[in-house]
Amino acid sequence: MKTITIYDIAKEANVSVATVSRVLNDTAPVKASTRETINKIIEKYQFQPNALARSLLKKETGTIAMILPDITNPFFPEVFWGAENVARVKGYSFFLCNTAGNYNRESEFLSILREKRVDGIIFLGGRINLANCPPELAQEVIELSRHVPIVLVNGNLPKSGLHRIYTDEAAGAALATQHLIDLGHRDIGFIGGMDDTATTLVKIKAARKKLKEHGLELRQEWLKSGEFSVPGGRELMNQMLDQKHRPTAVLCVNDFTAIGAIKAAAQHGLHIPGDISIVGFDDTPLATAVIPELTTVSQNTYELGELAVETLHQIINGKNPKKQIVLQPKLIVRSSTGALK
Amino acid sequence: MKTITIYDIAKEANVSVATVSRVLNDTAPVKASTRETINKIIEKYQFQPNALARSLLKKETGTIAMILPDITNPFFPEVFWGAENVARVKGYSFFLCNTAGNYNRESEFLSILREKRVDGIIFLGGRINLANCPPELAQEVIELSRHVPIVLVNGNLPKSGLHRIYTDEAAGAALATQHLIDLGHRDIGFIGGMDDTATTLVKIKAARKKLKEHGLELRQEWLKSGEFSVPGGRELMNQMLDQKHRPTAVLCVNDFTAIGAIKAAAQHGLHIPGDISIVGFDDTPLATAVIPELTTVSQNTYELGELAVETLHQIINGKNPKKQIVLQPKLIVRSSTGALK
DNA sequence: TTGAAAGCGCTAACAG
DNA sequence: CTGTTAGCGCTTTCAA
Repeated sequence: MKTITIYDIAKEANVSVATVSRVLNDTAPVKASTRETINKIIEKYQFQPNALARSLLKKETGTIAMILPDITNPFFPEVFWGAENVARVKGYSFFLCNTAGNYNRESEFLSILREKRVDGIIFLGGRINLANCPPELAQEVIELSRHVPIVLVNGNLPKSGLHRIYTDEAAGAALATQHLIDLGHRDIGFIGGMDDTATTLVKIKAARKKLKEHGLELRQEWLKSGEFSVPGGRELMNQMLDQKHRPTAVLCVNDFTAIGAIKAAAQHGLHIPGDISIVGFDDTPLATAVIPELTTVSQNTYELGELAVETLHQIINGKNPKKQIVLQPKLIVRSSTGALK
Repeated sequence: MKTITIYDIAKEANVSVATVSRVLNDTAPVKASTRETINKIIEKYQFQPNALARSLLKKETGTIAMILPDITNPFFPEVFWGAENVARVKGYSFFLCNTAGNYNRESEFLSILREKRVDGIIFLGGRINLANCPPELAQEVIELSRHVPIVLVNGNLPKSGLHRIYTDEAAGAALATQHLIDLGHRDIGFIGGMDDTATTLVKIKAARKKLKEHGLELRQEWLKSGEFSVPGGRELMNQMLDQKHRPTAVLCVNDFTAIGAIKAAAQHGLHIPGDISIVGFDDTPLATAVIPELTTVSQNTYELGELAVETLHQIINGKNPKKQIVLQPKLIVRSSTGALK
């Protein structure tokens, strides 16, 4: 089936392609009658202009990409959702690139996206969340950012000068810690997260600081890092509970691990929050799906996505948006935490 | 910053663009020495060919799109994940189009995707899941499928002749029903799902049939349809439990509603599965995140995505893949169901 | 092994 | 108000 072009339309309407282009884009006055005939023919053939040709010329594709580590972690769909909603009204479509936290794959995507001439890139997780990102990996992103606008969400690349949107995770962890202290807890542990990721380290540091303010400490044997997943959380919590001395409350790196922790505690015959309090992080939809519902820290996930696109859009249009936007998290108290008995 | 092209490379290497193109694509023999100089220059400028220009010529973009109703429902990321994994090795990138179940938005996306000349489209939810899809909506998809390959996942468009990959949901519902009957339940209810969607109706019908085989019936007052969400499930379960006569077991249209149902039951002081058994559908990651873990029906979600891309890829390459692939669901027994006391 | 040249489908001066 | 024409950056005959 021959795909029809602007030339076919022009010929049938006895006009030049320029005129057809004009009615297509409403970019210059066209006599009403000719416009009408043209439109009729367009309609008749259900003609749709080839966006590739247009993009080639205009040097813009109306496409942006989101690179993220794991679309099955409910945190990310939420960000995507926020981003897509504002992108759509601005006329962008979305490439979604799922990296599985694999740096090679990130590199591949970066390269493909450049070839495909996306108008901008939103980068989450992976290398930008490393406490110490290897220079080559960082350089690759910085290099690319000279060709296509990039904004980093909840991450950073030292000295890159890239635009960033992020949650103040330290503040969030402090909030959660304070909450537990207020409930009377003095023996507080921390679970989950790989110990080379910024998101983990920042939280631990903030918790430690807050504890110190109250003359408490984060004991080494109550600090368990590992994965970000439900099984990971369960595993770590099991380790925690198999010790002679147990904490009375546990901070978790995210909701996934918190849920794992809840399950492990339940298996140990512990009642939550009667015997042990548990706090999550992110306030994903999971938080209200468990029983007991999770006390957790909300990241304004949706807004993170919105702001990322907003910022990207401004850069694309030559504006100069703020280099950094930091969102303040909120503590959401539900039923997984309670006063120390 | 001037973006550099194949011409710049050619000039600097004192060759024609054709030669550069040849080394770029390894499409014809090039003298080793010239190849080397060219590669060196490419390297030097970090040159990457413009995919738009290539696509315009070759009439293929290496891009496929997934249209789905709700990326925050964990069922869909799982499908996406499966699809993307096989797409990536075949050299495709992915547009993700989130429609929020809005038919207008579906139409918009359809139109945009055609303009952008995607190589194929995977369609989930929305209009293809309607028990009675309005002809205009169906026609639009059928029309488009003459220009770009489309495969429908877990849905259908009557008389469209489109390729389909789907789970045998009726079989799944029968499995779940049989399971409850085997546990001794005779008073079985059904919760959730809009009553104009095929996915809901098919399950209800299958449950009813299975019950009938055992001389049982699905009582009208134990059949509650509404939404697919957690709050929806909770609301419907509340209605269910506020009645004088309660069922001893409840089938849910998906995991979301099942979780809502569990929460409602817990609020009513009911123990699960001691007082009431609950079965979900889809086996999303949520199923193992709740306590008690959900007995549910697995859809092989990941495989659904893989097969969709596989099929699309074949169509794109002029092969003739099977028109329909149906996957058999599996019952996953966990802790939310138990024998009737 | 290489180059010249003709497009792919569209937009945007420029000229009328 | 409308047409001519020169590209956008690449691939691919066809000749050499």
